[in-house]
Amino acid sequence: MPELVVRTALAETLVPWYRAAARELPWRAPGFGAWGVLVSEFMLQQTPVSRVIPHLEAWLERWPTPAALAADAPAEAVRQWANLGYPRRALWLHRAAVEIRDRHAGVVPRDVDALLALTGIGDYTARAVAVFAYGDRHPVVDTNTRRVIARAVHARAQPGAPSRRDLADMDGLLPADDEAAAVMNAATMELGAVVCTARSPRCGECPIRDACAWVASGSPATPDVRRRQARYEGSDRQARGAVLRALRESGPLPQEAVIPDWPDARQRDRAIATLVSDGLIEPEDGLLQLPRG
DNA sequence: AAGGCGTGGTC
DNA sequence: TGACCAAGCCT
Repeated sequence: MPELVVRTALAETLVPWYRAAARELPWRAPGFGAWGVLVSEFMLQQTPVSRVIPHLEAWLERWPTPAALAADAPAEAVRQWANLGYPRRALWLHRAAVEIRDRHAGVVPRDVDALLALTGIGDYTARAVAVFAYGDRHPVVDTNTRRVIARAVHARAQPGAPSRRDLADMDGLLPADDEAAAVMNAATMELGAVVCTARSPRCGECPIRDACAWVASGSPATPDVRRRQARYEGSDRQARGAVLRALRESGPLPQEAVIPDWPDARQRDRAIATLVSDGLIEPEDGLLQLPRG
């Protein structure tokens, strides 16, 4: 029963390791606040910790509350987002701030279903906020957690395709106590981030190595179902990124003056059209600009 | 439900 | 060098 072995190891070995070795990250500071946690989780969606930290601090200095962000135009959020990537997260974070102001009196909700109803918040982010900001007991499952469970419990080198089963897996590993469960969620993510990594896991430094089903079975290669990322060079995504960068840095521009030297004019026009459709840019008096809201 | 969606660092 | 990877979400 690898689950019981792993559960015991998480409680007795992983959590003490985490208490001693956890990185000091801004959102782990006592009293960081639910808004700060929520903003950090938006930024951390597919973006590394090291790139997020400076942007997070600037963001919270400018907009210390959801209402402060909601009072500005979405254009300001997209511009402040700068080069963090996936700029629709900036748009969605702004929308979520408006929804928090209008539906929750400006207070980040604590209830998972209320969080899930906010724009840009899914299974991971909703539970991360409920657990790390409010201390409630929920399974928090991100890519790190999925990898740790795949190896330690299921003896696989890599996780399978994401599924609701992941939440049940993690829930079964958590202790009953709210506070202890929150720490275990964080510790599991930390282990996946710094030890049980995707490419070269540091099994020699792993606090739960003795309980790991994958190590016990000889660390075999197993079927890999991960999605391959499409090539970026020459892609529509690259064109969209170039368009948005130009509008962020040079203000409103005529369509023909946005990335005028782009090698593929049809791709440029397609990028502009999909950005408009996504609400990331808008045409106004013959000029393209960031959304004024 | 499979694919689209940025950007930069690493090996 | 190019492919992989990074605290996902939406349609």
